[in-house]
Amino acid sequence: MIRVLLVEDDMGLAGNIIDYLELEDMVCDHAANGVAALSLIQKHPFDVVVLDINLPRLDGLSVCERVREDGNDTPIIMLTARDQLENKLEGFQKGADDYLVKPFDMPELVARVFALAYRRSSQVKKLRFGNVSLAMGSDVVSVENVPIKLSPTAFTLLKALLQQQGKVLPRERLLDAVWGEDAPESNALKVHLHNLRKSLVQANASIEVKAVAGTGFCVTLKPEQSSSVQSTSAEPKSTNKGNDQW
Amino acid sequence: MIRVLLVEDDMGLAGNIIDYLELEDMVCDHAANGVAALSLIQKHPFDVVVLDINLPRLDGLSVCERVREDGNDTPIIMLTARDQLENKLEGFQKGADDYLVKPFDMPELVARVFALAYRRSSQVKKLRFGNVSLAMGSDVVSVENVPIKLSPTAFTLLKALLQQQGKVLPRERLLDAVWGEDAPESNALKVHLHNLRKSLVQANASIEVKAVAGTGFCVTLKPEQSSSVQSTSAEPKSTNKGNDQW
DNA sequence: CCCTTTCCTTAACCGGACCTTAACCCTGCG
DNA sequence: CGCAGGGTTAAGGTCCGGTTAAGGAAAGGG
Repeated sequence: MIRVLLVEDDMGLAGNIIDYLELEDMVCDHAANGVAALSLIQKHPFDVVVLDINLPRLDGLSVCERVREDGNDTPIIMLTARDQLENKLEGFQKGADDYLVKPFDMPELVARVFALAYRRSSQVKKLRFGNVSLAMGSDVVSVENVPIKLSPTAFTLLKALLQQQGKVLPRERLLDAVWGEDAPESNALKVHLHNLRKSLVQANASIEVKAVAGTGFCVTLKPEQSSSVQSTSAEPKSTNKGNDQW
Repeated sequence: MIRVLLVEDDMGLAGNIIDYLELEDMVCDHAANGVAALSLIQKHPFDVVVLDINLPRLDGLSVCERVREDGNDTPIIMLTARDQLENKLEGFQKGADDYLVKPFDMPELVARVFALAYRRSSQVKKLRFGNVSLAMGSDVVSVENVPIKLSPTAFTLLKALLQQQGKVLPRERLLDAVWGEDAPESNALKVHLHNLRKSLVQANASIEVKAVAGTGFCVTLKPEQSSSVQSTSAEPKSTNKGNDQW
């Protein structure tokens, strides 16, 4: 599911665009001025921002600039009636990812939103990271080209993580990827992550799933691969905590 | 440095584009047909591929499709004379990231290539001071390009200080940066600053955090770096105060 | 139709990272 | 000397992620 923020003060056009995007199963938020937009972008993670340039209170270019200064690299599509070259260049220079001139065809906007949101994940048929590869069509995960078995949930998690290409995926988005709107209230996510990790270790994958402070998770290459054979349970590591047994 | 592959069979236009891109310090490779392009893309990592659709031997759409099937997510800009909507949509559907209609302005092509290449390399904004750099997007602090670990609060402090570029940051603003409206009433700030300093020293950073009279704090370059090895606690400095032990 | 397997959920627990707090130390200054 | 501002240290507590095991639902095979 793609989350879009539309920033457009022409309410009629805005409604139009939103209707159209929601037909494509995108979730749309809307801001009618630059200040509101900035605050929304800073607070919530969007997949794409569709940003008009002519805005009350703070123009689109400035919004874009400020967002980039914050180190936020959310994809931004500029939307404007000006099609002069220098306008476009200015837009790109402020950190825009795309620039669409009004009037435009709705399907083109949709296509460009998709391209930015899913860039390199929607069309890509295979995800790779380290010695792990995930075939999108067949839902098969392989390590060194040897297929391994994952539970459906573990697979979904891995897919979502791999699509981020090593970037951090907020916890909330992970929940969303697996359960959609209504996530279980328990620590199910932790358990599934644990299972996924266990599977990856057993398969000798060269990647691991790392937790990032209070934000989310990401996949990384394992720092070291001591080439010793790991017989999966041979070492008396202190994995066991506080249990007297064992 | 950005590496671009240009796939274009019109040699005149190709030369033109290459000249233009190289003016921008990009390194250009060139292929004149689809098969050659595919093989190059599979062999070398490019930052961006500029791909004409009308090509001998294998058309651009097919090239794009095959690239994506391989799990290769190199950004691709489609280049074509057809500006019909359905052509564009087809391009995006095959996995293109952008679509530019001929004739186009060279600066716009350059801008779009930059946009795609930068996003890819996550070349987001960075703060630097001495040998310390702070990547705004990923919240990673590095010393000599080696990432170091900071607690969230220490990170926030460092970020706020670095944003001042060596100028003094009033104590009150620092409090605000970390806790917002309601700061703790204790000396928490002092403790966090202390931890930050400790981390910086351990990481061999060339900067330090200085206190300024009754006003605030700032970062400065360390005056001297006696190149002796610091084993973190080797020198019998009078760090210890008034304690009988030791 | 029942049994087995697989998988998901839930809860309890551990441990570490982190934040807060408070006490103490130093130096400089009136 | 006392006070103020900054620096240092250690203790306590909370929060969060990781681990484990048990119970139940769904799927599949006999």
